[in-house]
Amino acid sequence: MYRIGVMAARCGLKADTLRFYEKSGLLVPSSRNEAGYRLYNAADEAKLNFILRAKSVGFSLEEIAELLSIRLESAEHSCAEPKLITDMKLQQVEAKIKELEIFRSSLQKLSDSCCGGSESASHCSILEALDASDKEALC
Amino acid sequence: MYRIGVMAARCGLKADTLRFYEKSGLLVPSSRNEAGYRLYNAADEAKLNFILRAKSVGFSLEEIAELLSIRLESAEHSCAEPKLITDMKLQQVEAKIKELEIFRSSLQKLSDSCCGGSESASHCSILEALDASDKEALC
DNA sequence: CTTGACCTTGGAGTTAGGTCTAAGCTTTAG
DNA sequence: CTAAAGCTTAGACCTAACTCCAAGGTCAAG
Ligand SMILES: [Zn+2]
Ligand SMILES: [Zn+2]
Ligand SMILES: [Zn+2]
Ligand SMILES: [Zn+2]
Repeated sequence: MYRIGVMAARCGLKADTLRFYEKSGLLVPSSRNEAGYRLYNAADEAKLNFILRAKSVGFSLEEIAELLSIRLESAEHSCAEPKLITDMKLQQVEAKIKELEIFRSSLQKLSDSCCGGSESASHCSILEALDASDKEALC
Repeated sequence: MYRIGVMAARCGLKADTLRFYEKSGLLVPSSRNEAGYRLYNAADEAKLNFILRAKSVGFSLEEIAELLSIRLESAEHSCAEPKLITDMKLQQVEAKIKELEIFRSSLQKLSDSCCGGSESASHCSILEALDASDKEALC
């Protein structure tokens, strides 16, 4: 049974973060001592590791809460549910990547067009491209 | 000279957004009428289009403010400045893409491993992978 | 016994980019 | 003339995931 500071240190988090996870319904420590201190056991630590692994693949805390509730009563849920959550997240991530790839290619084009020298920016092609009424230039 | 609603409609924004841009120092309309109504002229609209183009390549409002201040007094700035801002943004975007690509491949692996069927989730390989003390499984 | 580290709570603050509300003018259409 | 639409302001609210603070209780070491 670890107190919050030890538990946090073991997992590389701050105590505040564990309190925040508790308030969010993600991880309620299994017990308290007489003084009201939170006490975390091995199962709590396993659950926290689940949370951290889920975070590391990009799930939001809300999605993790869903996954945890499925895990808790897995017999009453089907395989389709975690898969759906995963596939929806995958789609979001892919959409975001596509958006950022467009940013990247536009930025690369802007950067390439600019000499980057020390002379006046009054002819800078980055500023000109952003000013252009001709929208072709950016995409 | 357009009032705020017309200006917003012309650019596909809400009036609130224009007020927000003004409060942020991005776009202060060139005049007001006797009643205190904001009046935007063609130069204001050009500036707003600069802002929108800069947004469309991924610049934050803060970065756009910098670019605008360079644009305003371009003679006193060098080409190196817009290029530096652009290259820093490019690096941020590339870092974010890399992070999301790791998410994507992990999520794809999770999704592929799960049957997605209607039977019980108690053997679901997504939940198992997130539970695994073996960290290899996720990356 | 006291000092300092650790814990409790509720609640506020952070970032970014808006979005909305309320109370009260102004303008415009019928 | 009147009603509706549009404008003004200050300031609150939104998301996400924390992060920090204050005031006070607990606990271990010296
Ligand atoms: Zn140049
Ligand atoms: Zn340049
Ligand atoms: Zn299955
Ligand atoms: Zn499954």
